[in-house]
Amino acid sequence: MPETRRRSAPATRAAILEAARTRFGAHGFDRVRLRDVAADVGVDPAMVIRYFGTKEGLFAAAAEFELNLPDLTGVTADELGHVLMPRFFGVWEDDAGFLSLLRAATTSEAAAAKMLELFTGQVTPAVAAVVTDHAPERAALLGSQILGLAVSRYVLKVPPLAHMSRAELEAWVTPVIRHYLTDPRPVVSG
Amino acid sequence: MPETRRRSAPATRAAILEAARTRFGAHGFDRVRLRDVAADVGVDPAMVIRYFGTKEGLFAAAAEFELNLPDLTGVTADELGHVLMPRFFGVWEDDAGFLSLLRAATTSEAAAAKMLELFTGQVTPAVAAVVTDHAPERAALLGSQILGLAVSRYVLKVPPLAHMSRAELEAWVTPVIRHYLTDPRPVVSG
DNA sequence: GGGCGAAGTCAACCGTCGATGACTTATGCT
DNA sequence: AGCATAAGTCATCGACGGTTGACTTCGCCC
Repeated sequence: MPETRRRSAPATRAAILEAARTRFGAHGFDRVRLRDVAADVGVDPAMVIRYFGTKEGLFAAAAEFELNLPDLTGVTADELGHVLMPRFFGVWEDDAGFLSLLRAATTSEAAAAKMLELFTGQVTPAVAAVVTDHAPERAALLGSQILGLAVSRYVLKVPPLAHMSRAELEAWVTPVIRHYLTDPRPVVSG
Repeated sequence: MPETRRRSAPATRAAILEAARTRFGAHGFDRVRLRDVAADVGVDPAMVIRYFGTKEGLFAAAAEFELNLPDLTGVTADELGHVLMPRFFGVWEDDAGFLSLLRAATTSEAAAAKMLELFTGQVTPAVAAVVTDHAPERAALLGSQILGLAVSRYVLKVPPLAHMSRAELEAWVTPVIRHYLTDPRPVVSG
């Protein structure tokens, strides 16, 4: 009698999801094999299909998450960086789902659309709380800097950024956040 | 007698490369089939292998290119944005090779390494011409903003950024470039 | 104008991988 | 105990796609 203790369905489902998040986060959608995810959990590949239907279904479940941006109401211009940056680090370092989505978004229309939803559904509303005009533009510009940092630090691992302390990165980026969120819209000639 | 005019080898090779750049730029490495590239050129898939050996070989050839950053020597802090941003637009809008590389870099170690080379081999040296200290950090931070803009505008197509005029984008980003390149390194507590 | 080498085609192989469906085993209930 | 059901396995299918090698056709040069 081999020691094959049998789990509950929700437990297995959760374990598969967890393994999928990690794999997708590390290698993107196309490079991940269902067989690998199943092996991580110690389960037959058929189980993955059983619980998530298709590989796309698994990915969709793995890429589901919340940014949980802090409420910016009443935050002063100078505090913005210190309020936002810790959340930035948390999102990218603790939740592999976000990395998965970023990796997939460069290749898949569906993932790109999901990423867009984050902008319009979560970033823009959060930004709107401290901003008086052009919230979508400001949110998009801020988002572009954040996304660029994530790509550079967590995907490409550009040495100076990958090794930089959180505090130093925050210090460099804070003025940029303030600029995008609080400076008046620049005058464009022409 | 069918109209099957036969090209020279270099011409065919070049046509394949061109088609590959476009496909890779649009869909990334994994989603592109050699058969599609060959079909674009009106040629048998075997030709692609004949000229480039493997799919990786084709990609490597397609992702080869130069940033051709302008010489920043003597450029004043306020002019930096106006000197750099046109080059930014040129690189991303005219050369599909760069988009290919970006798309692939989120998924492939080899492509990521190639992207890193661009930072150390081309961005950092260019930046070093106008900077007095911490050139690698400054180059990486600047690069992160540029990369983020490219991802947002050309890959995700975040609406406000995708539609924004070059002039307006330049106006928004110029202060950020100046900050990263010319502001003193911020003081980090702790 | 005949033959040689380059340009190009064709068919097929072979590994990979997502998906399927029938089968087996454990668990919980009465 | 015994059975119904959920949990899990197993073998396999079928499509896809990179790669190969043998074959065919064009263009050129003597």
